[in-house]
Amino acid sequence: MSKVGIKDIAARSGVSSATVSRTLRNPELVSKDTRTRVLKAVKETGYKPNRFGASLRTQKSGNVVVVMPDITNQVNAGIIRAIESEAHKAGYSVLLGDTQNQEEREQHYADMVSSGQADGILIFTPNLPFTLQENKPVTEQLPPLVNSCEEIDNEDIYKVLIDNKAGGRAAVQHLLDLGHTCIAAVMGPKDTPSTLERLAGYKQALTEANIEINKNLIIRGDYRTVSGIEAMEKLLRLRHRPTAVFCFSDDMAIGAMNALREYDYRIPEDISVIGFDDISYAELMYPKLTTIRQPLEDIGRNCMQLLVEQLKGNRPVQKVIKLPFELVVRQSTGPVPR
Amino acid sequence: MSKVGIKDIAARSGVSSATVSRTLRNPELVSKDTRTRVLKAVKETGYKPNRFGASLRTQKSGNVVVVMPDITNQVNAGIIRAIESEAHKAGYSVLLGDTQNQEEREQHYADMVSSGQADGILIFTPNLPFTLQENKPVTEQLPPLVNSCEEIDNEDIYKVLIDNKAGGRAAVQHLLDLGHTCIAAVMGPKDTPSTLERLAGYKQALTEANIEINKNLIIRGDYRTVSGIEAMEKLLRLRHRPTAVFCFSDDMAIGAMNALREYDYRIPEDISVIGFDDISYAELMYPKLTTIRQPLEDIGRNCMQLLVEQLKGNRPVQKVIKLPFELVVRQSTGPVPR
DNA sequence: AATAAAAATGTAAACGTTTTCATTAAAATA
DNA sequence: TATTTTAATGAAAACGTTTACATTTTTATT
Repeated sequence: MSKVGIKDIAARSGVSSATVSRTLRNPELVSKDTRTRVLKAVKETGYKPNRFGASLRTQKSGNVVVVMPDITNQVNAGIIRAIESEAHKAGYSVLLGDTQNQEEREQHYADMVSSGQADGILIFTPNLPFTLQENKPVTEQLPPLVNSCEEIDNEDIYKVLIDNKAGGRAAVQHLLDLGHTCIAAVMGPKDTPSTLERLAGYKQALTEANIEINKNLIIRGDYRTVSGIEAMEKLLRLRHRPTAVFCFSDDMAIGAMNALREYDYRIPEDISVIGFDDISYAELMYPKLTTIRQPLEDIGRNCMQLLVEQLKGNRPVQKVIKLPFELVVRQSTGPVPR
Repeated sequence: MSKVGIKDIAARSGVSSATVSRTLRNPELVSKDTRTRVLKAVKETGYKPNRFGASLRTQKSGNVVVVMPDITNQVNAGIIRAIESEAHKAGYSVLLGDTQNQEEREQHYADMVSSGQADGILIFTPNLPFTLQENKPVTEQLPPLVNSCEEIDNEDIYKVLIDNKAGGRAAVQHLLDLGHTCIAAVMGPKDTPSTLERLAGYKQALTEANIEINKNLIIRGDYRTVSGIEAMEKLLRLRHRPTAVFCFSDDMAIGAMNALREYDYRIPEDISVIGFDDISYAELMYPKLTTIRQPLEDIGRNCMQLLVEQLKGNRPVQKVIKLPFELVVRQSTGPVPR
């Protein structure tokens, strides 16, 4: 590892450190002659400006931090890719914080902003890892910040969301349209906003169709595959089995389908399954999974764009960007049996 | 955003900034009395030490950067999760660099080490984004670094690998054992070390079984699903269709299976498919995918541990850690037809 | 009670940049 | 040629910490 600093370059090329800095940051301020001389020295030595020195002076890190519960999740992975790409365009690097659902880590990554290690933050969990004082306006107390996917309970922060309630309703409506009346729901993790919203949509659709809500048909999951398997097993034990299952994530839907196959049920002839997300594997399943598509790419892009606006010092008036979901009908749902 | 610095805390609690720093970094050096006083001030103000100030002084960032071609890939995602977890244990934060296969980005993330923004680097691409001088020993010129998955062509750097050649051979041997003799291969991206190794294993197994290599049965892919679909379509057009296909990634195998289903082939009755990786979706497919398992968790953990050793200033003598793969036989492979 | 040893704290330098302001060199104008 | 304007450069301060060293306070030892 080289320990060459700006002064070495300055000495090597016979100029002051100020000129070296200018050559690198604002080349137009430096004569062509010295510029080539300095760049030559830089190239020869492999000099890379120390970020801490620079950042300490400028108070800018050039980083944004993304706080997500789990990167292995295809939904999150899809979003992060768009974020990365957009950040890169804007000249920012992405620090990726996988919290693994631990609050301590969430805090840790938030601290990166407080400590100046990142200039802004994207939060995909429902908690705001900053303490707010009552007497001051929220916007003044927070760093550039955008919240998405799991809505934080605060009206003043920037958000990119889809209408989870309407999405849940659309999923159930699709099943109702196929003639189903005994429709189960496999929820996500307890108390997460997205799950509560989707559940509300589920209930609304049923209520509108004059179907009574049956608690036995509502199972708690955690968005992951195994919980889908377990939920399905529970449902199959019921005296009045559902003819259709709405899983609040594709991963759980995939788990549910595997459970059904395990016990020799046919999909969708015996039981229909609908998911939520439209991850890339959804259409690679057999049968191909019917689902509610979240525009992952759009979500990521909009998040980053909204953050970049704030990083530029602007305060966009529109606090919330709502993106459209889409019902994608494939093969895992069909008419009610008999 | 608070602009409170160490001096403010010092003033607020009636001590010097040195004592504040000690309270935070080495509490045992400070009397209980002042400690509580300082911590109170810290809590009240929400003070977070500025990382740049600290890092500038200590020359340590507490970060490691991970350079990967694509996070959405389940293999990479699985590895990164283990890395994250292990890094956290060792007190490091992970900067995640998704290069999207662009060399420029690779360089960008490598520069984070050169510029001090990260203390070490994990590289999952086959390129070394540092220029080496011939006359000096390699180890002295590189930062703490570990390479994995795609082997860099340099004997002196630390690596965590699996035996891709043996893995490829094992996959084909499994098919041979089932009686197949007409076995296709769907390769990964051109010239990547992992693909070349797996191909060598494929050829070795066939040669050992006295089966001639048939160029028509070797198709180029890129590890992604669509390339698996396309490859399978090409293979199905051949006059002498293969009875088994070895895909160098699970994603391609999944694509291949979808193509087969599209054209009404039965798996494995008509054509067997074997993958490589054992991503979580492999066993959720129908039929469940037979594959060569990479120990993703182990890879990630070992990478980070090897890096942490270097970060501690040690130079482990063992340069290469080889981890075992495992043949996981499921339902997508079966005896040769007829 | 006097001294030595240990603990707690403070002073100030150092880390590597960027940037304001001042200065010098070059070009344009009279 | 003398003067003004512009371009190029340098000197030095500032960013917010940590830590070596010096100093003061407390505790232990004689």
